[in-house]
Amino acid sequence: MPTSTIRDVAREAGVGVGTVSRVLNSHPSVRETTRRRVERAIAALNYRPNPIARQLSLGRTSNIAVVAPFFIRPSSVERLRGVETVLTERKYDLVLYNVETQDKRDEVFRKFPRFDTFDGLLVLTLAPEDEEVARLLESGTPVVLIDANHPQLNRVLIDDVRGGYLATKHLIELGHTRIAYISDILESPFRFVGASARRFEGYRQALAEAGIEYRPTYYRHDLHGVQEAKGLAHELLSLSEPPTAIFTASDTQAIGVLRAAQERALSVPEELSVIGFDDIEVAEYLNLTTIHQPLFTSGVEGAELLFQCISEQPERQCDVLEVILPLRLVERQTTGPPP
Amino acid sequence: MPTSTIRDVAREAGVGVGTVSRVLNSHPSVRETTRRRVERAIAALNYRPNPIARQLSLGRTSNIAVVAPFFIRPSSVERLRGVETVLTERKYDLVLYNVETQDKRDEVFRKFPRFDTFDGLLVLTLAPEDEEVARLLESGTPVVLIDANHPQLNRVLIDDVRGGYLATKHLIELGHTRIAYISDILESPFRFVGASARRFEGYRQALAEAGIEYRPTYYRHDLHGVQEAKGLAHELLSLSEPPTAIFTASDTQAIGVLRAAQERALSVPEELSVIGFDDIEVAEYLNLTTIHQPLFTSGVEGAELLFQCISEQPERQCDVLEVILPLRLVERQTTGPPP
DNA sequence: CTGTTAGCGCTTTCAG
DNA sequence: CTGAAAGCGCTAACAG
Repeated sequence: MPTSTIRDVAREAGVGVGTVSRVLNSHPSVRETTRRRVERAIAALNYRPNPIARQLSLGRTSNIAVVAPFFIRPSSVERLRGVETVLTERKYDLVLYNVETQDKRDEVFRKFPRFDTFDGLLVLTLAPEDEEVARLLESGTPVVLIDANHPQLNRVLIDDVRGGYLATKHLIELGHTRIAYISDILESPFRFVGASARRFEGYRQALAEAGIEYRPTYYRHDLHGVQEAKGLAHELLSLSEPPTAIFTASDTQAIGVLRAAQERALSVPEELSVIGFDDIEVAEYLNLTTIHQPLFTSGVEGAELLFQCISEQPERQCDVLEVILPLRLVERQTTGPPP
Repeated sequence: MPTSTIRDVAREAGVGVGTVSRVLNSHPSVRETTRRRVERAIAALNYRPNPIARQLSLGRTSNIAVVAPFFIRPSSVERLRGVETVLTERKYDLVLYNVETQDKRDEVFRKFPRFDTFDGLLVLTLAPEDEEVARLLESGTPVVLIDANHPQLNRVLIDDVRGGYLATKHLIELGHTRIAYISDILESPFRFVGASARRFEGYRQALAEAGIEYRPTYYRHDLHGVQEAKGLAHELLSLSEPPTAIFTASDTQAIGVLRAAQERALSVPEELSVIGFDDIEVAEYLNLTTIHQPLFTSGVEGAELLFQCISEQPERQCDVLEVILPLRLVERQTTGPPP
């Protein structure tokens, strides 16, 4: 069945294409009777407007591009879901770019300065380089970063330093002094925002404040992942003076620590306290104490912010906005006083 | 900066737009020197072709729509990742439609018969109704179902009956006879494919084969979710003659059962065996025995199948294909002999 | 090899 | 109120 066009409808209804277009866009100035006639023709031909043609003509697409590194990560998925909620509500489509390699990352950022395909761009957990930002800015496309930072771009963030501080403080208050920190690699090839590095800073602040000396041996890092974190935990627990508590830069890594403890038959929290970061869904199932960050909300806020920019006058650059989301300690059952 | 068009480039290079188009599409018949000239003009103007215009002209979009119910579910995410891998490799974009309500579901299927925006459609875990299928078929758009079934549509599936059988058989071989089954609601409002129902069938087959009588009390269902499954498990474990083993229709639900056991201080697998279904990532962390299904692979196969259809002659309807993926028991540490 | 031209399907002046 | 016509930016067929 050859899909019909606006011209077919016009012919069928005995009107001009302009009129059909007007009823399609519910333009007020169409006589009721003509409107009816057109509507009947539309129904008869089972006509649907071609969005691509419309986009070309309008210069708008109703598409938002979302680039997410490792969207498989539970935290990214939660954020995405927040984004999706808002886009759906606004009748926008979500075009997803997953980034798992440096190549893909570069390709994506190279692609974006050409922006006819999208009305806006949302970037999760990935900070573009200055040069890329320059091109983005120049292209005039609305951009919002979620969980990533750049002074010239709108962004929604959390206070990672404070998060690290909160987690460590919690352990200190329980009486721990031998507190380790496991993170992913601070300087990742993807130019991640370095959340782990900032959480590390909070960790050190809390330590310093309590007069506990920082021990470099207690700080370990590796690629992000359960296995890797498990390995690091084993290293720590094999030390002659092992930590009594471990703070990890993410819940996923905390799971690795929990597994290591299990493998060594160490009971948690009696013999080892573990605190994560993020509060992803499994954290609850595992009774993991963690720092909760509003993941879903970050997606919602980011998308809202983006639409705010989109609706601004195209001329007036909308001011660069920064939204900081609140953090909260969620005490479950993996932390307790030291043995 | 007013984005430049192909005409600007043509003028700058002193050639016709046709020639520019040809170098853009690396058409062989362009003299090396002209090509160079055009390329210089492109660079000078920092020109990028407008994909929308290209799409309109070509009648192709390089977009694939993916509709996924609850893409938050770990199993959907894994599948999506498989899909994404293939699309990226083929330089297609992925437009994601999340479906969490009946309304959204209907809207999405209503939207799709108009298919200029996408070159193909991938549907996860959602079986369209006959009427919807008819419209889809009529529109001539290539469609592939993943983890869903419809006789007239291409699909990649697993043998759920066999999966249910395998899980139950495993428990029986361990010596269990009091085996319960927890599933989500068989007739969901989303017209899910009823995987749980088929797994239930396998469960009953295995029971029958072993001469174990089916007890209706041992079959419980509720909405899909950890909390719900936990509730059902508590019900089962409160019976005067509680089951010694529980098979759940998904790993997520098995997590709920595990939590219930934990709350009752029942040790697993000594006092209670638990087996799930899917083998999502956390299953490993939880040492959950489960039926592994190739989630990532299902996405890959589905996408490949879709491209196969797309590349067929548009005229010749490609034959309806069914791909059945293999299942495998993964024995970890939540199943053992009955007490 | 390369310019020119006619669309792709829709929106939007601009007359009437 | 409504029809005709001029694009949106690109591709492809057709002459040279």
